[in-house]
Amino acid sequence: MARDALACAECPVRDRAACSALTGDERGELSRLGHRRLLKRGDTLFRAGEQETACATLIRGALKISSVDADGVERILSLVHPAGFVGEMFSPVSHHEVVAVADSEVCVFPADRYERAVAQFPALARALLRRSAEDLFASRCLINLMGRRTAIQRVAGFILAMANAASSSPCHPAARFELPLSRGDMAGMLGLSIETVSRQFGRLEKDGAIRREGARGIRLTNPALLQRLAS
Amino acid sequence: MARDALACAECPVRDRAACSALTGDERGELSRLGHRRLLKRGDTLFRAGEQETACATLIRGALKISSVDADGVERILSLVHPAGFVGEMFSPVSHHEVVAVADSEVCVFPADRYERAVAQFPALARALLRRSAEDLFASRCLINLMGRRTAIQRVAGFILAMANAASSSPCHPAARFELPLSRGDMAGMLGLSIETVSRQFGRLEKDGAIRREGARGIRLTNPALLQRLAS
DNA sequence: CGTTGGTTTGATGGAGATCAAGCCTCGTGG
DNA sequence: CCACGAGGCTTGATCTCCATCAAACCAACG
Repeated sequence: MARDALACAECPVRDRAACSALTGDERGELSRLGHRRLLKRGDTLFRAGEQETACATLIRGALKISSVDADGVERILSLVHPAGFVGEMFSPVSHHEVVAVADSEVCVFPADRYERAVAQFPALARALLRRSAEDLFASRCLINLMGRRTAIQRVAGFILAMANAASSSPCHPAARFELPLSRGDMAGMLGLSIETVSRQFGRLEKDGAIRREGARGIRLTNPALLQRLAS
Repeated sequence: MARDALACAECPVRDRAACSALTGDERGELSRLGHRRLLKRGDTLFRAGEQETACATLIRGALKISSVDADGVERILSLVHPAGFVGEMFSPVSHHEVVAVADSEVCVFPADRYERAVAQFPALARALLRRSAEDLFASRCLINLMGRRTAIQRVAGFILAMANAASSSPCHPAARFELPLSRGDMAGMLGLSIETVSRQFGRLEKDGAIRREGARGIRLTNPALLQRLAS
């Protein structure tokens, strides 16, 4: 666990994260409340049930937000991409696990202090509101993806979503990218079994929609077909 | 469609909705930007794809937020209870349908004007942020409810959630309440077929967990069992 | 009345979970 | 350097749960 003073100057998300809404001075003030932390793939940032809550902005890498039910099955509730914000500011205890799915770097703040900053800087509140609306939208897309759809639709839809997330231009998907998630994670996210996810990848490859390149690499050989299969 | 000037004075959610964070004067100013509207069960408040977006606070009744996919199947993404807020302020077009599932009353604002109000009144931004966090949490609970669970778990979990929502005390469920949704709506929400939902209700009644009283009424005869079945 | 929309119940088939092996791909240590 | 495991991934066989089709039922309402 590496900790550092914040160095906003060369932060890769300095003009996309919530804090980008602040002036230089305000940002400096905010930066003194938190610290940076490096996470290796698999490291836990927040644990469900923790008393002292915190929140964080993701600088690089990727996080998953998940809950584990009684019988130990993990359900992924959300993926967080760089510039994303995690943490439950208004809740005394945290409800979900937040774990790095890739080597990552985050900017961590104690919840109470961040809350005070939100009260102090209206622009920060508005930026978070906007981000929160996006999260809510993403969350609803996931609900859409999971409910009453066949396995092939879910997997195809998921691959498209990841391709869009991987691409720089928001609208057109990347032709070639690395999946941040393991098969098990994808299964947990889509509400399928690992085997079914694997079989759908096989089928998509056989149908010529994608090509698997290594364990994690995906090439979209026929995005239109993929789109159609996601229906 | 009935329209009225806003009358905050005797509004039933005047101290729970987002606008409750405002002072009397501020609230008066905000109220001049919007108007009230009555909705009958089944009336549409916002339609997906509408150009001029608006947002609204629910005063009484219940709304559903849903999307309809290509083949006409409706997926319910969220239920909105009184004091809840709906609308996509930051998006040029609305993505989802918002429909009343019970006779309702709302306070409607044009999105651009409301956005200006948010910028003008920092307290409003913070209140919305809090509400948005709650929505996000509810949305994630729904994801949890839908993913990789059996039909009986989903229905039992849903009934418990509705019982909690119907109860005044947030923690303990109401023993007797009316479901706001039809079987079809529940099916759309849980990702099941109408028939399966009906069968699960039948099974829960046979097992002694609930009793159906009329088409919509539910009595929890054995909440512990229900809890266990929801696992 | 008949009609209409929601609900229940039954019978059947199929999609996907589960169980069970094999199979790559690393990383570790002999 | 190769052997050896340990995870993660793939593939196959079987079985279960739920969607689908179909029909009866019920209440509200014109």
